[in-house]
Amino acid sequence: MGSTATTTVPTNGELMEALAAVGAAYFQDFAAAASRHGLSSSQAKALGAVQEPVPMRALAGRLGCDASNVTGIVDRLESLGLAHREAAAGDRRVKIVVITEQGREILGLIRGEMIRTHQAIGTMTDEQRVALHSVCVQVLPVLSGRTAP
Amino acid sequence: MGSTATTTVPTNGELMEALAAVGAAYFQDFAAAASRHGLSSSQAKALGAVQEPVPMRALAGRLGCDASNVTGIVDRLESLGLAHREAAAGDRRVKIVVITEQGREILGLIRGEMIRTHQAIGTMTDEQRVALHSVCVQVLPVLSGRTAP
DNA sequence: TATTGTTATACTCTATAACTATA
DNA sequence: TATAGTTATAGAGTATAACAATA
Repeated sequence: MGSTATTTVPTNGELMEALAAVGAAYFQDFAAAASRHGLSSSQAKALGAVQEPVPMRALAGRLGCDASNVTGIVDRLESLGLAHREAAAGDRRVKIVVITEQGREILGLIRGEMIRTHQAIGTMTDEQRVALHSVCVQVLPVLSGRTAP
Repeated sequence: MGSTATTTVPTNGELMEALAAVGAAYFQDFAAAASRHGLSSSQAKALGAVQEPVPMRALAGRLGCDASNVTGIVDRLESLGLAHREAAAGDRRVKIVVITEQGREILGLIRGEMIRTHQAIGTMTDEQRVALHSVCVQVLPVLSGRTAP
């Protein structure tokens, strides 16, 4: 057979199941890499969310959790020397979370050590990479609730 | 030809970032749908993992957590009437978790109410669905550490 | 009055270690 | 001895409500 028509279009359910399995496996790889550096997945996620300085409140938004949680998470990041709080210029109520050099270093290590993810990407052809990336980019605004008006 | 060379192949980093964003958004959609039915994401994940009867120990494996946690999670599922424990035939040490009719119903509702995910899938062409599904299937064994020997 | 960050509280999830009852 | 499930414990994440400082 040539290239046509031997494939069937997956149902929504099949696609969701496949996405869920891949998402879960990706997350486990991430959590395992973070754990090797003594970080919980929430802490590592927060670290990745402060690559540029971010106010506490905005960080809560990025992490999709209540603002009260961020206090504790940043406390622990701060006690590990991976981030610190700075006063904001204009508004004295606001505190801005800034990643430290060490934090940036650890973040890079964690990402580099997601070995299963790297292996998985390694099995893809260039064509598959292009297709996957473009689907992700296309789908993300809808999936995250930022549908363009 | 028409289809060549105008696209650039994404780097591993770009692909990982895109995957992470999609995975996180998918998970939030899942957690939000579960929450609407009074379930935590762990509880909902467990519910999805017992569509067929599963021993406690095996459930821990599926959820990727320690066996001691499963006791509490199944306790709560059981108190909500969504699953129950049964004795195993051959081995009196083993308890098997079985989903109830109500549990199956709630699980179906949760999956149906992942509206952002359904919308996101709705934006895909048939070609994209086929490509995405096949990449997921291809990548999953590597990503989840079950590389064929 | 409204907002930012924090604290207090309560519940869930998590791993480790110790326990029980089976095998 | 080894395994399945539970319990005890402690730490972390989570949301809600109340609070201080600032806007």
